[in-house]
Amino acid sequence: MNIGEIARRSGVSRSTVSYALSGKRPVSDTTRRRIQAVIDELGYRPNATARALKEGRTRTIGLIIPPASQRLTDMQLGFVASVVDAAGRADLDVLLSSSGGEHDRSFERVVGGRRVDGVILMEIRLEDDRVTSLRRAGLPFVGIGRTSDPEEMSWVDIDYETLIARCVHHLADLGHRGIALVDRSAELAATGYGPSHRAHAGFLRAIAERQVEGVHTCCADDATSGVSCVERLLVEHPALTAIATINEAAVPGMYRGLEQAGLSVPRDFSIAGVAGRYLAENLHPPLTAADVPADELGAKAVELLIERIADPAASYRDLLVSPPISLRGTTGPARPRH
Amino acid sequence: MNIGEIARRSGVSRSTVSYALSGKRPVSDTTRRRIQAVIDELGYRPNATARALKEGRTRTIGLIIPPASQRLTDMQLGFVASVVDAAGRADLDVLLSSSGGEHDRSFERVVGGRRVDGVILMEIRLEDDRVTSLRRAGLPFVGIGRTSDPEEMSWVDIDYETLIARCVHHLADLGHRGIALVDRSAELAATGYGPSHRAHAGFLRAIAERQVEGVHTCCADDATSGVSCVERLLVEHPALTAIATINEAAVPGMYRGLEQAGLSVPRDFSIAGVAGRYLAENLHPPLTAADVPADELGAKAVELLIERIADPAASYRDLLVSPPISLRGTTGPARPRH
DNA sequence: TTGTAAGCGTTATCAA
DNA sequence: TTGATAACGCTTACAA
Repeated sequence: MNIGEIARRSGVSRSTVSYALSGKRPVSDTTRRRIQAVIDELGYRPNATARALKEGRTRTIGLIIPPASQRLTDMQLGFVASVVDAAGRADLDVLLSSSGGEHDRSFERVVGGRRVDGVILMEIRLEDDRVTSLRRAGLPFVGIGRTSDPEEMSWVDIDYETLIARCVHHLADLGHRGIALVDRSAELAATGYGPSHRAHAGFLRAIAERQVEGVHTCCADDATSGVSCVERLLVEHPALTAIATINEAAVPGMYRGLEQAGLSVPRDFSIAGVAGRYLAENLHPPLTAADVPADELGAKAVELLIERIADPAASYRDLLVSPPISLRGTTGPARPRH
Repeated sequence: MNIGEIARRSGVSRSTVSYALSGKRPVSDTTRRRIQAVIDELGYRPNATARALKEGRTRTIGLIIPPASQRLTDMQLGFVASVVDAAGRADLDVLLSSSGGEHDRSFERVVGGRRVDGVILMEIRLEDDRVTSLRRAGLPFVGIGRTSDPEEMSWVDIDYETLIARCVHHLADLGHRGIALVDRSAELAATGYGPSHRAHAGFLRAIAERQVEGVHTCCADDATSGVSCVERLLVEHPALTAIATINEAAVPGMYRGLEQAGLSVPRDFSIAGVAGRYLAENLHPPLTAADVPADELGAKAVELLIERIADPAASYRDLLVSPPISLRGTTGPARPRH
């Protein structure tokens, strides 16, 4: 079932069928109707592959996620959902690909084979091989996150540096004098993960400004690690009364760790962080946090990518969000622990 | 940058380059090396679209998820992750598409345009229009879930009927005489969602066998609804002391609702259900549940799809899992309320 | 061992 | 208003 078959059955040429479909050339009403009747009868739909070859574009974008084996965080899931959604609204399909470790074949296939018109990259490192690949391939891309030379790409990002500093200030305002930063995993931080580095920078700046005791620690992206992380912090730092965090996946574990230590939130211990709104609202208790608008960021990433695809020579654009901290009740006045 | 350019620069014909790459015809060592040198120098990779057009297959599978706007449940996320993973291992890419409501354009594009070699369908209804579309299009597909005529398709599924019956028996064994089934959302159940219907059937059967009081209720897929659902149940059914559920997303809310009612789990109230293992283990307290092996099911779905693509005339295959219930401590001996 | 050429299903240019 | 035809980049049957 192809355009030739439709042409034959309607007694016209293939080009006429094509034009009847695209409307790029006038077609008489009678022939158009005849053609449409045949199309409806046979349920013909143009072959996307052939069209892509001819037009030189696939109408597909690639979305590069972290290795799928490790669970996506709530925020990452929010990005995926909003990208798929926004792409769909623009009649673009989304090719999902993971990268990292043994998944690099997939990335290579998608990028090298030009299966997509452009790419959205998640979980970018300060120095990121994938960015290098994409530049070399001349494929338009947009980062959810940015490298250390952010002027040379389009991106959307969260201003972790500012947000974590704000969390510290908020906690210091409440009288806290011992504050921990619970970071993402040590592997991420070690491989130059931007949010880790920038959050750390903001943390150092703020604790210096407020002259509070600050301790920085990494924690894997899951609840269990959150528990042990808190256990360790409580033992090693008796003066600690608050946590600022960018590790949303570990927060439920932190709650549990504190509870097991007999500490009540926010009476005995405060937590503030950066998290997807959905998660922050649905945690128990709801988390005082800068609510990352994953929807907006994902949609913006698609918008920027469409722009770059349309005009690869256009100047780069970006969006850095620093949403306000929503007070939800996990932060309160400091109270010394014994 | 195409195969012709490589051929020109290596002083051979295009077919020789193609054969050097595919190995489907012997190529002398010297020419092969010359070609490879040019390829390496220019970083050439064959265009996937052209290859797809020529070969008549895209090396891509479609994964149809529920509308992305509504949050994926933990189990659904597990399916997506394992499908992407398994497809990657088979050198297949995954085109993500949502269906339902305004997303049907996307489904139509993917299926009608033959952008994929086959499709994996999630959240199937007993009567499902998408299945009809796929059959009409003659596109291989596999369901994660099955319709009311499961003999006519390949699928993997969870035996909710058996599993919920087992939950009821387990609870009845513990002395519970008032047991509620907390189902997925009313919309899903109303539109003929298989798991809802089959779980309900298993529930009715088991409560009849054990002569306990059973109450069935639907609940939206989120924690907040879980809270209000439990509140309502407790008020309306004073004899209720246990819940069996297939609604994993609502479980955290159920915990909270019980806590707010002053009931402790499992001392005062028991919960057992069907849930993804990851979630069951990470809930607090960990949920006694039949652990759905999302990894295995996703991988199997990909395997069955590859099989159908290779031989569309082969007989259908399926996999129905009924994993054992893992006791984790949310079920205990019945104790009358008040 | 290598080259020539047809063809996959479209779109778009050039003619009529 | 419509048709014939080249072209997109690749694979492969057929020749040499």
